[in-house]
Amino acid sequence: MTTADTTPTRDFIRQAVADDLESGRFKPPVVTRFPPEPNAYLHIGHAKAVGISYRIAKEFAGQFHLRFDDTNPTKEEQEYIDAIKEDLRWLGIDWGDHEYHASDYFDQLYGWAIKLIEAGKAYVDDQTGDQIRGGRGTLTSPGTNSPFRDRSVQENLDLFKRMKAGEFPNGSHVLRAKIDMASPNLNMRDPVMYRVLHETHPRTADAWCIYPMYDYAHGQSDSIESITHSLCSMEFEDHRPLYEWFINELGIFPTRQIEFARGNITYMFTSKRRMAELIDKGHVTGFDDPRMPTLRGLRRRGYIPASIRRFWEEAGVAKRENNIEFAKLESVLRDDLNKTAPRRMAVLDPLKVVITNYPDGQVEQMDCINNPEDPDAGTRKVPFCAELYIEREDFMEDAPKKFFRLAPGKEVRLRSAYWIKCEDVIKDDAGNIVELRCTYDPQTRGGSNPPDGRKVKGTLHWVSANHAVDAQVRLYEHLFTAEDPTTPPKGSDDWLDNLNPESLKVLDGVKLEPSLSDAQVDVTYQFERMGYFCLDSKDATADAPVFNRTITLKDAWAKMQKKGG
RNA sequence: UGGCCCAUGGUGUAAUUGGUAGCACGAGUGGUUCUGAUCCACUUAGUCGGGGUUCGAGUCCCUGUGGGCCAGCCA
Repeated sequence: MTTADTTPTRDFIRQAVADDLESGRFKPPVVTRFPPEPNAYLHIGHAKAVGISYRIAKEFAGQFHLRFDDTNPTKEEQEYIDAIKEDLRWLGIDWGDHEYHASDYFDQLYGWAIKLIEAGKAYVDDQTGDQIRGGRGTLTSPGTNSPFRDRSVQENLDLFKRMKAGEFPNGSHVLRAKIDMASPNLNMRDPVMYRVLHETHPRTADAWCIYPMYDYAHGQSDSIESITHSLCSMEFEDHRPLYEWFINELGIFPTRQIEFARGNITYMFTSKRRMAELIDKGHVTGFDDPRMPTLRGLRRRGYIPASIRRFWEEAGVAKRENNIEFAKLESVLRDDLNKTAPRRMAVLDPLKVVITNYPDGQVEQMDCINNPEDPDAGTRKVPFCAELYIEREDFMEDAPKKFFRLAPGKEVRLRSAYWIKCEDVIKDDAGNIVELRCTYDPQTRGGSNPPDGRKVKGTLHWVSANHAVDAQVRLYEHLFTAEDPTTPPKGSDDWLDNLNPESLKVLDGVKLEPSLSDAQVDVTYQFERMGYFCLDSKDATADAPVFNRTITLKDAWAKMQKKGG
């Protein structure tokens, strides 16, 4: 479909996978996985991570697994498991029947822990959290051994079994790997493997009261599933030695972990904590607010999944810190939408136009092209009569020479309809323009050029006043005015001072062409000359349609005006 | 007085693994157009500094500088 689809670039990960196949380090199939923790909604950053693993599995004719990393029941809920699956399906990710849960492996993990205890590689520590922290040392100084480090295997076995049996309260005991308290890598300073958590788990309910830590669960889960390449973000680089330590000590399938940099995007953020703050303080309506960086938010906003996928594919993968311009996302979105979005006409800020020489009471059904980029999209009928609405900004009383739209005495084309000429401007007592009187040229039906060779520069969209459907339209812009929203502006210590007060503008009394009353959720339309819009999946009703602006069209005229001052 | 990772136009990312620095976005100019959209053409601008190895270095080595990550019983 796109260049990126047919000729994937050989980034360092794909290169490594190819090398591993060639060297025989791994036999096919290549197996990858996406391991979300079910404690939050997926956001655009997750789309990068899934995309990488998913596509690599596809490109190497391998397998892709979805695995929920559900090892901490204090934070995880079934609601998120369901939401994550829904969002992934929307994104176009198909994991077949390869859905797994770290909790599926609790028995196996427990067995391996016993094995490590028996091998003298793990011990039960009775210290408090503070004591353990204190013993860990600092970045620049080594830690000290726990006083419980040299317990006998028998005693460790007994204690660990009693931990599992529920004899101890939360925080009283942990199982630790016996590695090296002086390691320069803090992850190797006797990391905690299990903690006591008397908590109901969304899947295992009350079967367990001890739960494995990420470091003890992740590598082994990968190994159990024969994941060949476990792709994760850079912050896990320091964990790789520990990941490999467990795999080596256990002598199990040696998954290779490879780290890549997360993708940052200007004007966006992905922290769950910050999302919650925005919701709590009422700056957005929820995790699915169309301004949110969540997949649900983007979906409700009208983003299409193909664009999100392609955006990340074109952005590429590397290990360095990055900050991708939001404009890149917009460019991909616009490109996809331009090719696929059905065109419609809607007048956001209506100005009444009366065509004085058009037969009274006559209605014509004009043929309008649904998508000039796609002949198969066909045409539709749009009613035309003597009373219309045009966009208020498409008329100027004192128009500069570069203004191609309507002005007193000037002629323009109404898209797919007729050419009209402005003959008169009607104002109210306050001097506001309330109506335009125009004449039309019957020889320009369908918008075609008249036989006399007259030229016209502007083409306007319009809606029949007698047939229009009223709607609310929500205009969205960046939620933040700063490229890096999380850094407070100068002189402030609150990142919320970066909020864009204009991120949402609500327009009521918008006039839609009648066909839009059949608008479908999850279809993004182009309102010609105005941008891309979609029906709001939450607030729209049959009687009161609500549309969200996904993104504007590029606007050379606005740019020119801005430059001209 | 730690460890690990990273450094290519404004942004993101390539470079046949030591052999012509390319692509995309952005920005700019012109053309086309029944969307001031799309499309087309052209222009713009880069290997962090200093050494070294080599016939040849973005690529290898040393060093400096800059940036990121790590001290949860989170993932």
